[in-house]
Amino acid sequence: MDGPKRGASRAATIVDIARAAGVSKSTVSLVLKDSPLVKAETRERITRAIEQLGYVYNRSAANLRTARSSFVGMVISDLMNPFFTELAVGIEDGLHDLGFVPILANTNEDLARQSSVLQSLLEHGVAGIIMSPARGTDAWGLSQILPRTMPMVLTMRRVDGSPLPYVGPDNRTGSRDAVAHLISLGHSNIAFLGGDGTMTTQRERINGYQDALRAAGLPTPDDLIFDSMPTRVGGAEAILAALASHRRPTAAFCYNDIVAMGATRTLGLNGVRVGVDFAVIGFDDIVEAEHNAPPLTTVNADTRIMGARAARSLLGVIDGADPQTMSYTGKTRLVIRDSCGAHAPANLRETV
Amino acid sequence: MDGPKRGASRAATIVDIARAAGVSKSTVSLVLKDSPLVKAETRERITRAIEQLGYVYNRSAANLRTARSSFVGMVISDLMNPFFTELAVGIEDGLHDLGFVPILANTNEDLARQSSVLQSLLEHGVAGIIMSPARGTDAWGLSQILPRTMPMVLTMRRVDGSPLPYVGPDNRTGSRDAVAHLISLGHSNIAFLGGDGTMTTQRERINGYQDALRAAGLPTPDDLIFDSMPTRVGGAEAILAALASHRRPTAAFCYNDIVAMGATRTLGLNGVRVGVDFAVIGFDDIVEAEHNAPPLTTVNADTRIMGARAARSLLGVIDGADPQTMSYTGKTRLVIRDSCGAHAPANLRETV
DNA sequence: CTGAAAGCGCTTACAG
DNA sequence: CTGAAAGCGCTTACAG
Repeated sequence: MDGPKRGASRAATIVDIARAAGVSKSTVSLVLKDSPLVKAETRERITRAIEQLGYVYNRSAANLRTARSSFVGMVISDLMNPFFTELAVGIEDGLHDLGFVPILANTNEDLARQSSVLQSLLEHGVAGIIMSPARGTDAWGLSQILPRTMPMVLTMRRVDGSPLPYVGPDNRTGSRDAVAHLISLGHSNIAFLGGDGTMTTQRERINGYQDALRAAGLPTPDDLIFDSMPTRVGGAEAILAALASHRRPTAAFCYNDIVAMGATRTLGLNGVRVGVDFAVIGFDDIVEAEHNAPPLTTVNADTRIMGARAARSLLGVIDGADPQTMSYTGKTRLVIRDSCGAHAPANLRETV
Repeated sequence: MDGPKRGASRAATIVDIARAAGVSKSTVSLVLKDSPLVKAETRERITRAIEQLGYVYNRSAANLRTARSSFVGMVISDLMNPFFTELAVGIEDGLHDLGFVPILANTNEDLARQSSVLQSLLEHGVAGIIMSPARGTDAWGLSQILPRTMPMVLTMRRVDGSPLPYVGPDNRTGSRDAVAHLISLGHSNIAFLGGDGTMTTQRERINGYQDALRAAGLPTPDDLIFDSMPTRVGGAEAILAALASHRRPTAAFCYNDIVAMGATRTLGLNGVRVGVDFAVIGFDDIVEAEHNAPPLTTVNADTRIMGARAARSLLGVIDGADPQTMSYTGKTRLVIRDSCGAHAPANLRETV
């Protein structure tokens, strides 16, 4: 034989199997779900018929009947960002292990698109939704689209005022540790680069940045914060602004690795030796970070595991757990490589 | 009001709407599909009921009835590779525009996982499948899993002996152009780095590489081909092997950009100035390529557009077009940046 | 212009 | 251990 359902005009259904095996479709349904009720010999006959007819189970029909669904919506704000790619891979993996199947939607930071895919996900009967909200998502708008009963978890970005469970890293502590490290290296004039105030994540990371500064008795002037798009280009622009500013920082803690990579490249292009003349730290530890020139010191947030974690939280609320208890904040750890200058000879560092 | 289906114990259905509007469910169904048959006043009443009850259309039920599906399987061999991420984004976008919704499966080059997700996709009733096959996929195995009637298109990688339509770039011509460029720069001792013979794509790219060599009257020794994993690490290993070999090439054409980036980094670490002492060209033009140090000369294949193109091809075969006619080979173009040395001063290039 | 009826492919009590 | 019946939420001829 060379493949299922050869030449058949239409796909075999449970009743075709029943007829072929000389039983009722109820019995076929039982063997499909491995019920111990059916006699071995009958089961055998049915299994053979299934093989022979190349039967494939219609899960949608079953779902309709049982009012269950094995679909989960996975709404990603910017899949092209390696950070979110890794998150998506983690979610897909976690969902797969839990017997769910992800419907992917890349909103590309577009709120209109986000609304439309959310609506589409509802119509397609997903059991729940995992979403990294697009920039500017607001709690009220979300509640307008989604039935209150729709299980949902937010990941990597919070939505102000939303009661939905959130899974993500401890941005504040991670940032504090990174900036404390910069301070321990002798820096006191440290810029924050990238993102903008509409992103809850930026606010959290800035809080951590200021925590470290204050803990060291250093000032926290607002004009050391340089907003930008959270992209390579944004990083380039932000570092240029920082360099041109009257404060002339000697180090920068960046909103994320992409921004840090844009900044290090621009620094290099301008003859500034990153890790020697200037220190840079990123956030996320995307796979590219260690291949950056120079390799990037950054805050690892176990993005992939976090994705799988989000899948498990969603499953929890699908199974009726109190959403309030399904939030999860992941630990972070600073990964020291070359861009912060910790490995540079002390005499060189003196010149900073 | 603050959101659909507030407090409702179960979701409203078409019959709830019918009851609320005082019509039959047939009529409700008609307005749902914008039929011109129903009287304006009736439609109005029904629309209002839909609003009020926060009704959401159950597309799965409709699909069951009409034997149609708006799901498409998107099976990706390695989502973490930026090249495939870009492909996935293109596919998702194309599918979205065509009214389909992608179910994502990342096989991670694992054949067992690929078989299992393919089976799962069937059970979930997808209308078709777009797949970049995992390494080692064979035509016969595929035909065992998939009904002959399942619409499917292969993308970016062919499967030997499979009659399925294929959408991807013109690997051979793209490679020929790249290597011809290296030759025009004065190189005659050019290595091919990365991939292995189980990948149809590698064979195609090697063919193009040899085409260019032959066209210039140059030899095409097999020991200038250095197989490796198609990853950064693979690129590092391959370039080391090339450098250690008795042929000592002065330039390398790489299987893809990731390999090229691994190679350029290793070269740099060993004090070889890429674009000056040694020329490197990649393939794919992933977004990171232009941010590489030095910026990578590479073959652009319009990956994103190719993804959207694959979506359209799939829709063609779903709509009954002859699969034979749905293949598509995309044009490529060489993007010259710094890693090939074309921009290096001629006197420096002399030293190669 | 609108309604009654049948049916898509399953599952699930309920009988026997 | 197995079968008959009802029903999940829709659509689609077919009447009227």
